[in-house]
Amino acid sequence: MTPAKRGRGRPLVDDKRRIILDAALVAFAERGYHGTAVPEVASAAGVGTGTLYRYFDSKEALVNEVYRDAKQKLRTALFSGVPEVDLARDGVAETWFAELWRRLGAFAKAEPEAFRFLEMQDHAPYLDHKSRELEVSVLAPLWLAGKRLRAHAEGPGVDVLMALLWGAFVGVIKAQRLGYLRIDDKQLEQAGAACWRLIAPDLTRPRPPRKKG
Amino acid sequence: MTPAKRGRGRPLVDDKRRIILDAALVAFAERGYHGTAVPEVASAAGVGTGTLYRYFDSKEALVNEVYRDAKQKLRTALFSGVPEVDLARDGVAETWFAELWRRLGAFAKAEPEAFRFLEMQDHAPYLDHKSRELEVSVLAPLWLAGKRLRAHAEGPGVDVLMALLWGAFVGVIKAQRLGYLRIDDKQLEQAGAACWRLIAPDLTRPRPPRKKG
Amino acid sequence: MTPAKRGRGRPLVDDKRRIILDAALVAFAERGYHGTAVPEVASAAGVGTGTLYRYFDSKEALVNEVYRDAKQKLRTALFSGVPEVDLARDGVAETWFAELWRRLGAFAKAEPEAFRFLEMQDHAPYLDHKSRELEVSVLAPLWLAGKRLRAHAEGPGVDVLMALLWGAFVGVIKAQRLGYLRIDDKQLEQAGAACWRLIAPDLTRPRPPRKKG
Amino acid sequence: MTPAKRGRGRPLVDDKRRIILDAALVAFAERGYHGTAVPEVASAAGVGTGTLYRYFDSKEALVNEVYRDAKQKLRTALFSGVPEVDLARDGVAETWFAELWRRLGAFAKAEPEAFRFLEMQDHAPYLDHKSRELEVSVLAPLWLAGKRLRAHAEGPGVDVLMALLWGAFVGVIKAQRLGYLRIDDKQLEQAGAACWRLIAPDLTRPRPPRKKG
DNA sequence: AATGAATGAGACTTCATTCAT
DNA sequence: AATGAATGAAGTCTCATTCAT
Repeated sequence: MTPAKRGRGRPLVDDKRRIILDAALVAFAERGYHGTAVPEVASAAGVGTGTLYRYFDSKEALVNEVYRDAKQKLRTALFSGVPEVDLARDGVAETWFAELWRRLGAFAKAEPEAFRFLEMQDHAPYLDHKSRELEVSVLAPLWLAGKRLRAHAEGPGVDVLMALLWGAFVGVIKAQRLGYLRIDDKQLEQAGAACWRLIAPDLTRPRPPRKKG
Repeated sequence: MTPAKRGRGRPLVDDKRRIILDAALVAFAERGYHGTAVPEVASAAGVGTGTLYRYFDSKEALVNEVYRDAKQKLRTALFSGVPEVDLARDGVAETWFAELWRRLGAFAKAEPEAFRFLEMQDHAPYLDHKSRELEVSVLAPLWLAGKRLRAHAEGPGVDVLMALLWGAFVGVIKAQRLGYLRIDDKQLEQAGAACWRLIAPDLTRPRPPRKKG
Repeated sequence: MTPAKRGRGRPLVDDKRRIILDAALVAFAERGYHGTAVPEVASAAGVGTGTLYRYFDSKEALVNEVYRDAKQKLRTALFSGVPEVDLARDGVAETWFAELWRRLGAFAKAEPEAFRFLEMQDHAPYLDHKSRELEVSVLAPLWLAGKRLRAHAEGPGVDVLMALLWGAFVGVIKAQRLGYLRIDDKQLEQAGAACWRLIAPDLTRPRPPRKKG
Repeated sequence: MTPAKRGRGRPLVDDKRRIILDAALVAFAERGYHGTAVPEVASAAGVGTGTLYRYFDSKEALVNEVYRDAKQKLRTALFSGVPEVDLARDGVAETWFAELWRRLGAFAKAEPEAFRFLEMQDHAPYLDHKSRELEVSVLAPLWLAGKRLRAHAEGPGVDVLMALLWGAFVGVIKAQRLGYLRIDDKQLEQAGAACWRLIAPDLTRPRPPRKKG
């Protein structure tokens, strides 16, 4: 249907489909789905409006592909090459979490529009079945890891913790984008460490007591 | 100019301005600014389209007033009647935070649309100066309190912590709305307690050690 | 849904719905459904494009209503006030047919666009169920009369005869429209008489033999 | 200019022009001129869109050639190999008419799309001069024959009769296509005989009286 | 010679806003 | 003061035609 599927050796530079997806991501991330006109996207991609419709059946199809593309990128950024570890072993979980947090930070930095777009409220009205399946497939591994990690712990459940942590991360990125905040990698790591205490106070390695005044 | 600002004692029942604001909030929260048609709002408010324009100059003016209205509600919910306390005194800060968290929860429950609307991405393109000022005025007291609380603490700065906490709370509410989560008041309080550790691990009162299996 | 339904006494002159239907009939009759742009119709009706859409949900809905309107007019023109007659009695059938033919002619003269539009090929692709039902309801009485008339006659069946007669009439009107023909009421009546022989040669009253030159 | 007009003996198999004409006829007959997209035609013909434009200057040029092609086919089907006869001689005219009617029927059966396309309303807007001339050239011989046949007859004029007869035939074919009718060759011949009475009641050979039930 | 990707004018439709009632 | 019919600019999408390959 769509004219994607290039033969080997064809230059990627000229892949209109890719160019349009990227332009659409930027536009949707900035102004939202309803706030973005299709010709704007086409124009930003440097193609005619009609051309866009050669690659995507409709605006809705486009936003779904943009969504899936961004979600895929996130999934890759988070999980690609992560070794299977035994979270039960002492100290492993904390390192694992730190790595995840670091990867999230790297993703938000490398693909700010994708991150922003994914965090927009309510894609629901236009997401199709395929997109929704992908959504779940990204969350599932995190949830499973969380379950393993906190199987017998007290305190809030895994879902609540995940929501808190994810939200916390989003909060930092959003605050930064809105100019309330400027944060470097070091500080982001510290923030991650603080969040770790949120997950697993009882698993945290003891810190030396704060020195008095 | 507009027939707003009724004097004291005027019955609120007939206050079209109020009714329109409420209907607009619901619509904007559900479908976003660009996804909402003005006649929809008017119709939901039970008034004619023309009438709406007697109370608000334009769609943009309307959304700005909706924004300010929601932000005011939030401010009231958070700060109204909170006694000035000396956060430096032992244990006061934790209680103060718990109260704030509780109030946030109550607000999100009582005014779900307002909360959702405020958390939508990018009001920026249509917010006017007045709205932006209000934005700051809600954040400022929190920031000051944070500063006082963590003046000499190590770890992430106040702005980062605020972003983390706010984000964490938003994350829980959003996850709940999207159906990933179901949480009651008790659990929300627990989540708040977990978040407190995020702010001030060194200030947290020691908990009894976890009981062995 | 549509704002039709005027109260009693409201001037019909200003009935936009009516005006739009008439303008659409003319346009569709002249250029066909696909050859007519909605703004053309609106403009011909003297209203804005948006206004047309207040009265009709879509171009397809419009053409369906135009179709039904024209079909109704035809039905009224053909059958309204026709007394029930006993077609079996001698000479009645011929008179009845002549009357029908005369009415058809009057309709084609009074409502040339409606006639032309109805005779366009293939409304089928856009006609909805309601329109198709109406279609049948106009044909049915003719078919029944034909059945009664020719119950025991030899020669072509009723359906074939109806198609021949209807086609013959259409042929004359079309030839006239295309300029191949100019025909007055008297000649049209003669043509009807000729067609009567097509139906019922065996029922035709004998004519005096042609006088030799 | 265009690669049309191949010389004698050139294999027709590869004649793209012919293939495109045929595909266009089918498409135009089914969906009309405005309802048919050029790439659809090209695709149905199994050629690229650009290729079509090597053979035809524009959509309008294409439809004109399709029209002329169909009209030629009709002319050939009607007149090719018809011997000159003296219509004035007794019984010849009826036979001649029956033959014409039979040929029409054969044409409508062999080339249903051509027949249907030719009968569509209003080619006028896009027909060029050349096409219009052809139109006349098909009608003229019929008209002349009619004139000769009914030179001194009373009743409707030749043009009216021709319109009636042509219309009657079209009516049968159209009714059949729309599913109102199913007719075989025998019945079509009967219909033709009935139509003959329409032309020339005074010339019709007497039939045996109807047998009583 | 053949192709089909690319294009922008123009199609259908919506919606913020106005204004006569 | 209130209404909702009216509007045209702007949005989504199609298609006749061109042109680089």
